[in-house]
Amino acid sequence: MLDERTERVLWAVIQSYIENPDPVGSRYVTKKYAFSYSPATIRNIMADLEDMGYLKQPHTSAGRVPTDKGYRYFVEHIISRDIGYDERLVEELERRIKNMVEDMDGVLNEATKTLSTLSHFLGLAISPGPEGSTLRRIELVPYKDDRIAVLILTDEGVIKHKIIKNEFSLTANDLSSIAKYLNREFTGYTIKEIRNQLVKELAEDKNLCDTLIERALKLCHESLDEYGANVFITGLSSILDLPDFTDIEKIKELSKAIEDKHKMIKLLDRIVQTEGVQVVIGSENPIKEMSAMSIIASTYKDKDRPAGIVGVIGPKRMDYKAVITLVDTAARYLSKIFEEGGGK
Amino acid sequence: MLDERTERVLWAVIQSYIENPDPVGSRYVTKKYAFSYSPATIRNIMADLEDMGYLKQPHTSAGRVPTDKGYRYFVEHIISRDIGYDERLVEELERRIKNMVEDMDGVLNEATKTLSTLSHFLGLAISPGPEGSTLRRIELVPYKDDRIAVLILTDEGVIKHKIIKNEFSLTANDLSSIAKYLNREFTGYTIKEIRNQLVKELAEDKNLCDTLIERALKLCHESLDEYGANVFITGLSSILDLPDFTDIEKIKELSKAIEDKHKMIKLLDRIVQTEGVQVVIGSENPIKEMSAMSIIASTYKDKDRPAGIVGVIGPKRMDYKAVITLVDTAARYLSKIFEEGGGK
DNA sequence: TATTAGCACTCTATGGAGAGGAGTGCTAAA
DNA sequence: TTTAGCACTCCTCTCCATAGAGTGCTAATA
Repeated sequence: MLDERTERVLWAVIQSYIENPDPVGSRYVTKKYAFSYSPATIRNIMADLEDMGYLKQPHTSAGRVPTDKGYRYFVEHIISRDIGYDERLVEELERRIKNMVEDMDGVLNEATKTLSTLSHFLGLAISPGPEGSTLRRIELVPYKDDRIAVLILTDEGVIKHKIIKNEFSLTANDLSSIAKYLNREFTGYTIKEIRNQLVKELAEDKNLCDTLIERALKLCHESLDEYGANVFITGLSSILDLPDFTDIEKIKELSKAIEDKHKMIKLLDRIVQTEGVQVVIGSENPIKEMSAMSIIASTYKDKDRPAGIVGVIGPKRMDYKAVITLVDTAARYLSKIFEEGGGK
Repeated sequence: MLDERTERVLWAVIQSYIENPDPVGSRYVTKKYAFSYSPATIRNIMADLEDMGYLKQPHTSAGRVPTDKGYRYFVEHIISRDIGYDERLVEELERRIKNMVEDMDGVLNEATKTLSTLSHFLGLAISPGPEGSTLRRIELVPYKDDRIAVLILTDEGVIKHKIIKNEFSLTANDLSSIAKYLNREFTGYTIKEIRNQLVKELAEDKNLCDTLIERALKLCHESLDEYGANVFITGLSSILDLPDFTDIEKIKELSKAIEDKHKMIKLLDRIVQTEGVQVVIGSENPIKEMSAMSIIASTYKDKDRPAGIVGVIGPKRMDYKAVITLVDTAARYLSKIFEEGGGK
């Protein structure tokens, strides 16, 4: 643990570096943060901090810059003490989503935009995977020719529609019976359970003739196929205005990383394993292309079940306290919204 | 009009510049393109081309670079002669969308990805506005509490679902009657017609008591609300690899432009007024932030009606022939696909 | 013992000078 | 009409010197 004075110096360096991405010198620290010690003393302390790995010098005669470990120390303190509540975020969100009813994707999209606007970084949200949602109702509607429109409604407001081929030439009546059967059989189960069940039953019945039930199961199986989570990332242009992104290579890496949505989901699932705001600083990130960035993310709940993820991606040099507060507020707000049942 | 020799020189300069973004000198042109004239002669011709505004010099002692007018001259010749057919595009698209059924947005998304991959620029697609689609069927399904799930199916495969509040506490029976009424009344009309009709009827009936019909109309009106076109833009990271984007400011401008989807729709609607591939070169673009870019776009049809737009955005310095061919092929292919009725 | 003043040292950033080079325009000859 | 020759322009790169910021160390101080 650091003694209080050392900690204050670390804090001052980080604070200053966040405001302005120039290496911080000892003289500057004493003046700006009104230390009652001379620059020489501060220099000694900063040398200590460098030995311990909290700061480093870009080159011999430059000031100091925080390391990932330095940020980490700083962030631990914030998380254990200072998470507040961001009024503006809630107001802005209220305003934006007031006309949305049960449109979770729409709400999440607005949430990323708001997070991006308020943080000036990338706003990020992942919709709940369907696995945990509970089926409420499934509708089969004849479309045209040999097509069927399937509408899937879940308790959590996750909805999906899909058009599939009607390979068995089912009539409207057949469809209605099948829908009744499926609703009776599967309502109240989670998508995951249903999918498992389907695989099992289809395997067992493999050798039976084409009963209506088998067709129903196949239809259902096809409908639940490719029923994946959505990723929303907003704000690339605002992040480019930061002085941190003068290097084209960094921009390329970042834009590649966020274009690969699949990778993004995997990354965030890995990060957000436990409850509460999670902070990943620079090289703590398993994706090495993002080692210049930090991720602040949290899960939001949907009917008391951890559902999707919401967060902010920005440069390591960020106002962690503000962003953590922002993300925490967003996660809580979304949880509240979805608990009440959709938009408003 | 330019005489043949002059035209060949213009062609050579553009060709060379497209391969490599360095100003093109007279000596280089004679050697690389095996002209039977000396550099001095070529110099004279290039000076003429500069006087006419087809070429310009970045500075006195540099080679020449094509102007927008130069590209334009070049492009007119391509469009009137050389639009081919891009085999790879079609193969790639076939492969990607073979499992998509009636999912127009999915198809368009894959189309932009493919265009981006093959052109190395930004792939772009806009889904049809709903205005022209013909309603095929509308379904009302009770969801939970006071919510109703609405499923709208159109002839063109544009589908939408929405959850709306049930402000009138309608029962499942009411809903079924309402759906029947709406289907009887509106099937076969375009969304635009229906919307107009609704506005009219609702205005007329304003003073009547809440009949079921009025409720139906209101419900319908609410469902058609906010039923807009989607914009798909893919490939920012691949375009950043080009030597044209060493300037951060350009990247910022571009990323801002493509984030503003609303503006993008307006822009493209304006560009693509007539049939066939349209080419907008640099400053011909009304959005001045995009004056370093060219846009190649075309409409695709959906059941013989011009529907949405598909295209490529890249630097002015692009292989117009290849990209025009690519976009034209994509537009034709999409038209074919949608005519047949969805994915495959 | 902890702090501080002083100072030599290191490294970067900046800007100017000069060389090198690419390409032009012009002139005069073929 | 074409071309060779040449002077000229302007960019780019490198080198170098200088200024400035900030450090680490040493010795003095409270």
